[in-house]
Amino acid sequence: MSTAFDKLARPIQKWVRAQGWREMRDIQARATHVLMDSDADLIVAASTAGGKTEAAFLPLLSQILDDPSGISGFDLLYVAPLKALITDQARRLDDICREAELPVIPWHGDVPASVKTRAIKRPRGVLLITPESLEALFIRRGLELPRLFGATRAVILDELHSVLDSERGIQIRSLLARLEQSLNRLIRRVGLSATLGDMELAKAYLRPDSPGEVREVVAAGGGAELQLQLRGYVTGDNDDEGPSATDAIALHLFGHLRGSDNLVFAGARQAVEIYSDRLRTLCEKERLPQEFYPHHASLSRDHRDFVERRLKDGNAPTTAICTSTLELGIDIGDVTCVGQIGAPFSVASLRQRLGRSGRRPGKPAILRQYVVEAKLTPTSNFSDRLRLGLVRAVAMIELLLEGWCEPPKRGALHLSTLVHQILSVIAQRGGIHAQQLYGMLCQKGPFRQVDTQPFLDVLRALGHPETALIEQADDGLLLLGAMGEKLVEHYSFYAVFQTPEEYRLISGGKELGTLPIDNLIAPGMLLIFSGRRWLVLEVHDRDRVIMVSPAKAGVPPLFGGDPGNIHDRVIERMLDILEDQNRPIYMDATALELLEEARSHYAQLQFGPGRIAQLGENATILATRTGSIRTTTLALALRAAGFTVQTHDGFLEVFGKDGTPLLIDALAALASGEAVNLFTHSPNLVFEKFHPYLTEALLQQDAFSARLDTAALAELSRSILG
DNA sequence: TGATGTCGGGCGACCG
Repeated sequence: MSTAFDKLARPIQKWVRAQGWREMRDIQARATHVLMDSDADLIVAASTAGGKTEAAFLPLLSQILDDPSGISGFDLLYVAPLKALITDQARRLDDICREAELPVIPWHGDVPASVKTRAIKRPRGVLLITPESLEALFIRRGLELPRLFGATRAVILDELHSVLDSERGIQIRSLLARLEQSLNRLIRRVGLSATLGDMELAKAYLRPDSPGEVREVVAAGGGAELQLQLRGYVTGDNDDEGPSATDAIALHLFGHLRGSDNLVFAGARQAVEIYSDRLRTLCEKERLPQEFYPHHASLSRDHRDFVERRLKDGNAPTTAICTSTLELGIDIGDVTCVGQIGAPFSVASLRQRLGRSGRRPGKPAILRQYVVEAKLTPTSNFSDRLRLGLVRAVAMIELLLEGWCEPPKRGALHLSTLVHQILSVIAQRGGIHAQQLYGMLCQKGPFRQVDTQPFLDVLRALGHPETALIEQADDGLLLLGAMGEKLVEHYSFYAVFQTPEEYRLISGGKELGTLPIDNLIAPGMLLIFSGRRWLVLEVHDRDRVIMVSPAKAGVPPLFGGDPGNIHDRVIERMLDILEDQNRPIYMDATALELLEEARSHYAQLQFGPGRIAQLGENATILATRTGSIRTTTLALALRAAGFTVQTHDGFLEVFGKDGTPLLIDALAALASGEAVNLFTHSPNLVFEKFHPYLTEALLQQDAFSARLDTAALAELSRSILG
């Protein structure tokens, strides 16, 4: 059998030799065999910097060189969710493609129009594009798609794991399905991904019609040794001497991370600001050069570029205190250690974060997990007593060590994104019949969960005279309505996700970043932002601008954010941890003490064979043993029955009122499958960009499909009753 | 209500 290297085209072999590689990496060799010997779709899963890009491109480019199509159009299409990733990859591919004399065209909002015009005139080579820019191509050049993509051999989807479950993932899949339909043929799909929670689901996402035929190349696991510590801290110790929990963590970070490159994930932007401020102050006090910098999405591009460059250069030691901004595949080089403050929200993201460290041979990956718990008082809530943050951190670490991570959820209707794609198709083609549209998006596209009836309901909602997004001509053709035209015309249409309104923060003519408008800001106020302290000078509401100047003190602003979902498996593990007696060796003394406290309080609750515990006179605790979706569903059902309910990780705290039935009776009714209206208290159902155009009934269906699980309600109630 | 975050963009007018 010939080796993978032998299979590559001459110019590509030449490039490989020029790299001085002794041999191709295992995943590259395996991907080469699959891609050169078959026309199967493929998923390549490996950690960041695992050589995935080359694994896909070396063989795909070889095929193009060995067998030029002679047809017009881009030879390869690469779709990535970040502009920075496209810029990075364009640079790497440029090098390979120079040898092959194929153009590489990065295409996103910051790419000059001249580059785009040239590429459109004579489309060939590799097109690297964001989903939004691809959407714009469909809308603005819908009729030219065959000319632009007639020659396209394959589409490479980078960071597949990050879009599997999301609005943007559905958008990408819809665009690809539409492209294939307009070309009247399939285009091979190659997904590049970090470790996946469920390969079979990922295959179904990549190629819904034949997931069984999608091949996979997965990097051998293991690799770096993992060094792990979980440190516990108690806050609210005002009477005691010594630093607060925040200061203590900042001190520990300062002492252990100084002098090397590190990432510290603080969970929320406000926390990033607080820790950056503390660490900056520590550097100043010790008269040491600054090496701790904040990094999150509200900070200016300039500042973020500066931090990323410092990390990548490796010249001066740099620690970024960050949110998930530094989680995805932008290349920032290897870091010594990854810090995580507070329990993460998913094992998948914890794994992705950890993958940033220990990439050099012989170097361990280091995770420093910090958890802050409240100081207990006689009136402390049971959730504080159960130390749910700490227990969640332990559960996540154990699941990480076992190699598990969350699979994507399936079955969501994605009605907001459906609205977007309906408008996009109509704009692309000028008009379309309802039946054809349904076939395109729901039968052949990604909206397969949407039946004819809800689809017609969506069309009706969009065609309602007050909405006027679409209208129907006499011959039945669907056209854009007045509002629809306006919406699609503006560049804000291309993204499928919602963006909040923000102020721009300016100091001395330089933009520091943005603040959500729901912060109440007035002149004279003090702010912490970008890790520094500011005095608010002027607020211009109309232009959404805040002018500031440096100050000596400040408070961190509020940033928004929607809570995400914790997976069932994580909650199950949390309960197991509360019920067993293991003392993980990676926990420090305080963390172990907190864990013992949690266990003894859990034992005191005396859950019986069922999972009900009485707390005081009228509060009842239910252990749901399920994640956010099912726990929230049960909470809504009990609220509908008149109870006051607070939700926690895997627990509900239920209070009866005059006139409410016995909780046991209410649970028994649910267990018997009795119907319940979860929306009696009309909770907010508008979460996504195009939700405001839908009816209440459609919004409820969308919520049922993605955020709630009514089917599990009866079984969950039964198991709680025991 | 107990709680995060991230991501994207076309065109034409104007100026040198």
